[in-house]
Amino acid sequence: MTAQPAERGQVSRELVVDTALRLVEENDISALTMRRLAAELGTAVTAIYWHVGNRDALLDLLVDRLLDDLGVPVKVTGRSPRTRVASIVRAWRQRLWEHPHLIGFAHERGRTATMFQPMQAQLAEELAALGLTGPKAAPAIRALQHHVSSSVLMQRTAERGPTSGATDPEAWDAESDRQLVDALSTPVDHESMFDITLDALLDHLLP
Amino acid sequence: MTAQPAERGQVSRELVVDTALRLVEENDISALTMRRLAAELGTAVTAIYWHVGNRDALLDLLVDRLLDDLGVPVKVTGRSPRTRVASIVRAWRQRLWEHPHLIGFAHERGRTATMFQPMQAQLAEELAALGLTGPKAAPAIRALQHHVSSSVLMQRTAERGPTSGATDPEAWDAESDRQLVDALSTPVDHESMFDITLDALLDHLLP
DNA sequence: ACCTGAACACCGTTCAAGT
DNA sequence: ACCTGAACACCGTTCAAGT
Repeated sequence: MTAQPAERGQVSRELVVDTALRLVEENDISALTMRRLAAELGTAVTAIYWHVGNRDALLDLLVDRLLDDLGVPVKVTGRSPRTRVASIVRAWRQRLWEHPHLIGFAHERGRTATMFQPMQAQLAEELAALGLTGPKAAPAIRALQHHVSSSVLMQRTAERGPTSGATDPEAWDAESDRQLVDALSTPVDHESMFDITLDALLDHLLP
Repeated sequence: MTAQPAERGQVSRELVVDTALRLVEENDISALTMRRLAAELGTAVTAIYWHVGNRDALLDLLVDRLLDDLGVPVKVTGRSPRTRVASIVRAWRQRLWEHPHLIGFAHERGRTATMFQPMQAQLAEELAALGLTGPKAAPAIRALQHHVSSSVLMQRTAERGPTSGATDPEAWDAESDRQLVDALSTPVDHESMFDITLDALLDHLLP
């Protein structure tokens, strides 16, 4: 936030993390090189090493920072427990989608559990209202969490690539169901894909 | 297959791809550097550039090779259409899991559709047996494909990290459901996670 | 047609040296 | 306590030059 392009002299661990975060969010994780970071800070590369250790340690600090910002519970809407559960799941997907680097990041650094703990707690509360408690609630919570994180991860991986995931009609032989092939040639809508599976899960998991 | 540690003189595009594939499968995508590859081939780095263009083009060739090996339909088991559909989905998950690099690879290179076309065709056949054809079959096929690829991608990302994704009991406050927290502290079983959502999807999508 | 060596512009990291 | 410069061992890529 307080980071200017170059402000000689006043380096600190905080400022290093600030600037690193800015580099990652403005570009990509690949933009976070020790040398670019140093340039941004207006210091020698080696100054960064003094403050944070090395690149790996810096990534850990980055995840910590991101998790701090994300630890807040999400607003729950709806009257019936089912719509409330759905709103929690959708809101978390939304939130993670706004920080698209975080999810792969957290996974690789073993911080997934930390990241999802607030969501788990919110889901636990709503499931309890449905009479789903103790060991019986765990698979439901995990399946929903798995759905959120896998779908964000997928969509993110998909969008880094060039095309939409639509099938190529040429690859199908002549006897195939033409209308189906046409439908599959349409670009994938990740949003509705998410909703289909969410509905299926809610039907299957809620009493 | 025919690649020895160093065989001077006989470089070819085929051999480059063979060796690159071996490097990736034995180690990691990060092991595939032009210089290591050259060392493995016993040539100068620049010889590779003559044969394949550059690293990016080499990755495309690698995906092509992997997709060739994977284009074969999978064996379908079971009598009822539902168990047959389930067997197709499980077999594809299994197959992709055996080539854990492929899925992220294919996504980034925009080859997801090519990769999944054989699975889509197999699913289309079984769904037709259930009376699900044309545009109505497309969302079902896509949801199942999404489930396969996102779950492989997730499990892969998770396993590159250190921990199991289990929650930390410390993060929960005292009033929380103790039995639930205990259950969530247990390591995640990706296999059964996959099955839960698969069941939910089949219930929801099949007539 | 096929391959080499030198060069360029990048990486992360260490370490002795400065203030 | 904090920062620098030089150095090392890596990257991908280009290009003129060799056979």
